Amino acid sequence: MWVLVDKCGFWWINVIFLGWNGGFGGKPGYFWEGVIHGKFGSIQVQLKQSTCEAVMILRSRFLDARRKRRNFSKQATEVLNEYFYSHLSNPYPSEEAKEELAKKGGITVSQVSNWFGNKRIRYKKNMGKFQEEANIYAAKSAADAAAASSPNSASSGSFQMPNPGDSFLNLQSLTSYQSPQNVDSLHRVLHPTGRFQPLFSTQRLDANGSWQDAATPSSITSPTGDPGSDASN
DNA sequence: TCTAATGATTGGTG
DNA sequence: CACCAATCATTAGA
Repeated sequence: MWVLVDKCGFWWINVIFLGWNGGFGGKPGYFWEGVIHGKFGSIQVQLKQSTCEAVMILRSRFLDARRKRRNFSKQATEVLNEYFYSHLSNPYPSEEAKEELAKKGGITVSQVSNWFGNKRIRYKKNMGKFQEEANIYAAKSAADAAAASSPNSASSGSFQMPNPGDSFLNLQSLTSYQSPQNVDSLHRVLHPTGRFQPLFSTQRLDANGSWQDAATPSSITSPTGDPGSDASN
């Protein structure tokens, strides 16, 4: 008798054909062993292989989480977006920040990482599409900050780019720029790190290269235009 | 039912 | 190992 464990985790136990002495007149079973082995050996192997294959397929199917994707809760996306847009110049949450976000949103840390990975890519790829969202969350966090500190500081109400020379393209696609409150959001474009985050132009963070634009200026000149055409699917 | 949005996975890079 | 880019598979909205 032998036992082996294959890659499916199955225990293939073979006790059937070995050392069977009973039955036919008390003769040793060697003869029948040979016959049966010869007849069914290959079938046995085939069966085993196909079964194993099926198991592997099923396993991969059920273990593939993409097949049971759930959208995050409102709360989760809210929290994540808030962080993302209030750290637009450097949207790379630390491990602790990730844990914090995960806790607040009721998701796992790796889900937070996934989300930020996706968000960075997709934001960079098509900033125009996210302007409205950006304004909303930037305004929100700006309002929060204002409420937290001094209510009547800042917020002149005038629309001015922090560094006009730097922003070589600022959106004719102002479609989403509707309300005065949103002006507050513009105050956030100057990040404490001193790195310029043009809310309405392409990324120009050169310095250390990780969060800089991929989109060429021409690609976002048209409000509805979708240069890359998303290309997925 | 088609399509856009979106969370997760994969493969490649440094 | 974290990140990016592409892609997959599902969900939600038209």
